[in-house]
Amino acid sequence: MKISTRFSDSIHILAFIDIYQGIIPLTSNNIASSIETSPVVVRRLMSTLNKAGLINTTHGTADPELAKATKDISLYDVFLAIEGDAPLFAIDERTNPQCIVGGNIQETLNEYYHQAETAAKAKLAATSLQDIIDTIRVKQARKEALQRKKQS
Amino acid sequence: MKISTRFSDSIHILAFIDIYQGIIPLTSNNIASSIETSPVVVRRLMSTLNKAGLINTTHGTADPELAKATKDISLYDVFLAIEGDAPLFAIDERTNPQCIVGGNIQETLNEYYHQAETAAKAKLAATSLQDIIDTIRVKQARKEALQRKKQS
DNA sequence: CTATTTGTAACTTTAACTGTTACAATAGCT
DNA sequence: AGCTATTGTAACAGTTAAAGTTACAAATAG
Repeated sequence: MKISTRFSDSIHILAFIDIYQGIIPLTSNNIASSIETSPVVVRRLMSTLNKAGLINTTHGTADPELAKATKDISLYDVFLAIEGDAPLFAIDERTNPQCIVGGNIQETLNEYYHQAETAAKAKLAATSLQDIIDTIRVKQARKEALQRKKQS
Repeated sequence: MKISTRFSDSIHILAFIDIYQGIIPLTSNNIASSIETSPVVVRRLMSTLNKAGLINTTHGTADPELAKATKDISLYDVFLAIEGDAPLFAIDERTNPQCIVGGNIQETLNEYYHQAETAAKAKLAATSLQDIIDTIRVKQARKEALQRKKQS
């Protein structure tokens, strides 16, 4: 059950690259301090995103770039890159094949779980990195407006 | 971390109760041998299902009963009983609030993840224990038919 | 050619789930 | 009443996957 924070952290990295490119150097160190994790963890994830064709990195130099436009990268693309075909619901692979239930429940649950997973993945596929960035910017603008109010 | 099969095992228990009631004694031991786990694990799950009002158990005696008709128990009812509001996608709770991305990504992902989770949960809600049992029985009948063929 | 950075391997730590042991509490039977 | 089987739970041990750490080779840029 439960998808690891790698998925969330990967979206974080992609949004960070888009928002901070040209503003600060996009080193694994700088990205790591935004996620509050270690640079190695960031490099691991970026390496995976690179191999999946979502970003372009260069060995030895900072400043990775998004390989596609933000509107053309969906959350499902990121999910696939990081988690592959990992299921959202875990099937117990060790049930008694002699039993009517134990012998058929795995295949059965697999069918229904697959339907639920597909529904969730469709939503992820319908959400782009641009949507995420837009939402982040709206929330940030709201925060800043509120803070200006307090100060006056 | 380690993925949980409690949800699947709980559906297994419910299906087992319905299919084997009156045929074999529904002890935690018998159920455990179908799931290939220990009786204590089964009792733990059954205790939770009991408290959630999905089954009725009696301390000291075997043969728990489903508290509702199989068509009136949905997979989402079971999920809620076992997992509560546990999210399917983990948000990294520790990101840098000073950063535009780190300070807004949690809320942002929460919104989009919630959409995906709701879509998945809707599918679970649309699937009843009766659907699961029907599918198990069809698969079992198919297996038995195939075996008869081999023998002749 | 030096400083910086990525990429990766190997290892440790941490968190959560699964399994085990133990035992009190309850029910049903004789 | 006493015996047996069973549930319900607590406490603990074992297992597994993720996250973090250390170390270092390989690549780039000045």
